[in-house]
Amino acid sequence: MVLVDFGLAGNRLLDSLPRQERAHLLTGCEAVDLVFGEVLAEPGGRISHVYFPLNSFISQIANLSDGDRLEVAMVGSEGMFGMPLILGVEESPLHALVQGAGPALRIPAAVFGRHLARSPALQTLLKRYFYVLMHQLSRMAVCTHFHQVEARLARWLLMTQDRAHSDQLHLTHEFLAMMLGVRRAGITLAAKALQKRRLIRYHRGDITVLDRAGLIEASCGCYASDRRIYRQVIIEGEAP
Amino acid sequence: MVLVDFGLAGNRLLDSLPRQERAHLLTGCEAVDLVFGEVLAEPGGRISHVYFPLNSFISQIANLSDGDRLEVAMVGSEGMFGMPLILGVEESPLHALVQGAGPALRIPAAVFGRHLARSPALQTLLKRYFYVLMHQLSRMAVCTHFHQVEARLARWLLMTQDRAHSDQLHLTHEFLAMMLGVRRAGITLAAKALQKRRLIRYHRGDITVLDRAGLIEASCGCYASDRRIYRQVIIEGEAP
DNA sequence: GGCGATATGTATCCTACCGTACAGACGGGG
DNA sequence: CCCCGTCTGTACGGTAGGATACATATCGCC
Repeated sequence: MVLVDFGLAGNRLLDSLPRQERAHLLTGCEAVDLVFGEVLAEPGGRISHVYFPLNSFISQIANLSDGDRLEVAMVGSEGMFGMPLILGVEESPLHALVQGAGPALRIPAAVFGRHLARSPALQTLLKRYFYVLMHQLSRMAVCTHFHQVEARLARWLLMTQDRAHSDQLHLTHEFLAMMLGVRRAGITLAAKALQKRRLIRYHRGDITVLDRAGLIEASCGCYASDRRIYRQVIIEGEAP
Repeated sequence: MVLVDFGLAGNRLLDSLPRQERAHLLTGCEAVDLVFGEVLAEPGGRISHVYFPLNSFISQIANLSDGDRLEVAMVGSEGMFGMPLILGVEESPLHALVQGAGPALRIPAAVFGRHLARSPALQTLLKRYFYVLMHQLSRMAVCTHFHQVEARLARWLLMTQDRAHSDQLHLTHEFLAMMLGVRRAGITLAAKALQKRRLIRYHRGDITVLDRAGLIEASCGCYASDRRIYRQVIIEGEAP
């Protein structure tokens, strides 16, 4: 991948920065390819780099000591991994797993810290993004509790599709079950239902989104809600 | 209530500040009595004041448009209400409801902003507290999904007891049902079970915690986990 | 001391999902 | 082309909790 020092970077946050600030931050960045299954942080572990995914994406998973786990946040080209650094904490509270392989930009934590300290625009932007994350986290708590597997699966597929920038996803039922905190068999049922409604098609780990609008219809309102908040705070909030 | 400009304020965050900084911040504060049921913020509404509860406490509730709601965070004398201001956002993502009446200190959002800008110690402390909140929010998502009503109720009572600084709580089953996102009858069953185990006693809205250790035993690990994180980050992290 | 409001106990049927188990289907490597 | 690992379909009993309904208990008030 070639790094272009002017123009857009392909990450929504970076691209929201004033051109000069973006260019400056990019000088500290390194292009990497994230590979599926790579662990970027363990809960309680140190955050060594900040990542700005381009076509890749990262799942953030909360692990309970008894083995219960649940994906609570997803980071793609709309976001950034390493938010605790904004708070002056170098530790990740969550498990961070590369879930969609692809390119990303990364920058060492210390370098990032220096950029952050000197760029009010970056501070403002990332604080806004933090607000969005808070919003999404609390919504996730409610959604996971009240909504049914089929709707949650639909939501999850939409979120993933957005971040993968592709209609083709590579995910087994087993994996989806882990993300949503349900049985594998539960995913099979829900996925079959979505397939029967011709919203998706899948075959041994390859899922194709056929009808995006229909999938939104089948999902709980949480998908639309998350997007609305992001839009309001990050995009429309750019120049308030 | 008399405001003492030196010595401890009775709020864990304020009391973690260097003496001078605390005294300075307190000059902008006003002592108020929060009354049960008072709404300090609506989702999407403006945050007019920052609150530091003393013996009072505040529930933060996520509301979905379809009526589903769930308490996702609780603020007592260990915390502060108005965190989005740290992020430069003057809007509350959650419904904030006074759930335990009692004294609190409050400070207008604008005044708070000025103090914050001038006090690195305050910034550091509140950013750490933010980290704790993030941690607790993600834990809440997992807990709510996986753990049973009885354990969640036990956890909730413990959290409330800590913040009320009292063994006597005033809560109806109806109210608890709303907080935990379950039916009122579900709370009746769980509460009866806890009472039969002699961990609590209750009577028409008055709940007494009889056996704190037993209640911890009956709760899911999430109670202990939340406290551990708070201790690590806020208390031990004071002078890292 | 009776009345109405509020709080709690209990019952019934219902649904979504769990735990487990196993069988079939597919695909890649030998 | 066959075998084995992986992925998916399906089944079965079990359970937590939902929706609804109604009965009972207790308090404060008149």
